[in-house]
Amino acid sequence: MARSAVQNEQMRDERRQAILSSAVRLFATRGLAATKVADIASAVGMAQGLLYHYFRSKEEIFVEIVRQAFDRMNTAARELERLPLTPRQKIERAATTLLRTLEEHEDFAWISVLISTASISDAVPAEATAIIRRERDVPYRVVARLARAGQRDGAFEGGRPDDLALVFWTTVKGLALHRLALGAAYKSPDPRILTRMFFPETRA
Amino acid sequence: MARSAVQNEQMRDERRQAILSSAVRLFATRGLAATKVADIASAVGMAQGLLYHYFRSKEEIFVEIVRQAFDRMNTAARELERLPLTPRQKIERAATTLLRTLEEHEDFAWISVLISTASISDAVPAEATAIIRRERDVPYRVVARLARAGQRDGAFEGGRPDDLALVFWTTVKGLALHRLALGAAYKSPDPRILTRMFFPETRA
DNA sequence: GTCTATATCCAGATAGAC
DNA sequence: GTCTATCTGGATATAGAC
Repeated sequence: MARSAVQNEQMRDERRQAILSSAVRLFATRGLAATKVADIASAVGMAQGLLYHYFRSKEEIFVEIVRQAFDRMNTAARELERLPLTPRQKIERAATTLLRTLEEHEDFAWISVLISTASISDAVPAEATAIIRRERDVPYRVVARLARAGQRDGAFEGGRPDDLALVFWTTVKGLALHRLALGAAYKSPDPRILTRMFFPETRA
Repeated sequence: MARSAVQNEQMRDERRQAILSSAVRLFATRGLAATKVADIASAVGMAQGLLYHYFRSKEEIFVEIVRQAFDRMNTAARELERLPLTPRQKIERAATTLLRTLEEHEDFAWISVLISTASISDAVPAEATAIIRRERDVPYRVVARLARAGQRDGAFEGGRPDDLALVFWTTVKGLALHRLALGAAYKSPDPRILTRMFFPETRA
């Protein structure tokens, strides 16, 4: 029956997402190699062997996490760019949203750290490395374009747009690391500390 | 003979340092679990079994790296604090030195990333975790004290000293990640982008 | 779909010759 | 001190019953 086939497909997808969601925090806190398939299975509440009905291997899970993370991040970055706001407003919104998300959703920090470490690891599936190389520049370029546009408008201070984008994103990544080190005790700093890089006249 | 005993001790130390030095970059790029003892041994040019004459286990190597890293970093931070400079000069020197070291010495980035990831990992030797918990706040507190002193002098802008210290160090950590992702192509941004968080009037 | 049991492989650590 | 050979444990992935 077509009906139950569709339902089955949906249930399968949900189960796969549950596995991915459990795997993210394990991969982020232990790394790919130190995370046992048995750990993931037990975190999601299934037998170790069953996991192989949903994914072909531990590495496939890892690749799928990386793929989805870039899908979401880069979509969000492109949508921000298209909003009817001034460059300055877009930068401020990005900083505010990112720091709030970081504080409220630990998942965001896990994924950020997972990608950060995967970016420099050579013990990661080749397909993950390929996705990272292909996608990682998108958010940097968006912020750099905003910085350039803001400087043309005279709204921003100097500094090379690429430098500003670099420091902007590396600070976010660094805060994600810190957020995981501190756990629930973490509080994001005032976003103006970040935007002040772009607008030195900003008062705190 | 006492003479050759001393020499032997020294040679042993040098050999141990060579092992640590090779292990750092492997641990940083692959993580503890994915780094094989055979990899370390071959990087330093010795047989796998011989490595156990210098260290009792792979984990002991890891702990020793963490211990030495904090020794150096925290010593440097405390020495900076004691220099006969104004708070502002100390912040500027720290930013300049860190960004230059990051660019010139890849080792510094390796160690930074190793510590960052170890800080949030629960797949790391308990002794390493203990050292990290005990030592990690030192550099943050030094910068926070400098920020507080600068604000008293009226040299710095507002912002909570703890926030400033947090963003300062997380940016450095974030840049270390970036430096490894980019390899030799990496160029540190202008240090004024960093110090501008403390002194908003700084022009680029 | 789900489980238990197991084949297979691989890496850490040790033993023992030189 | 240095090597080669090996023991041993543990983790991935598969097989096969339910």
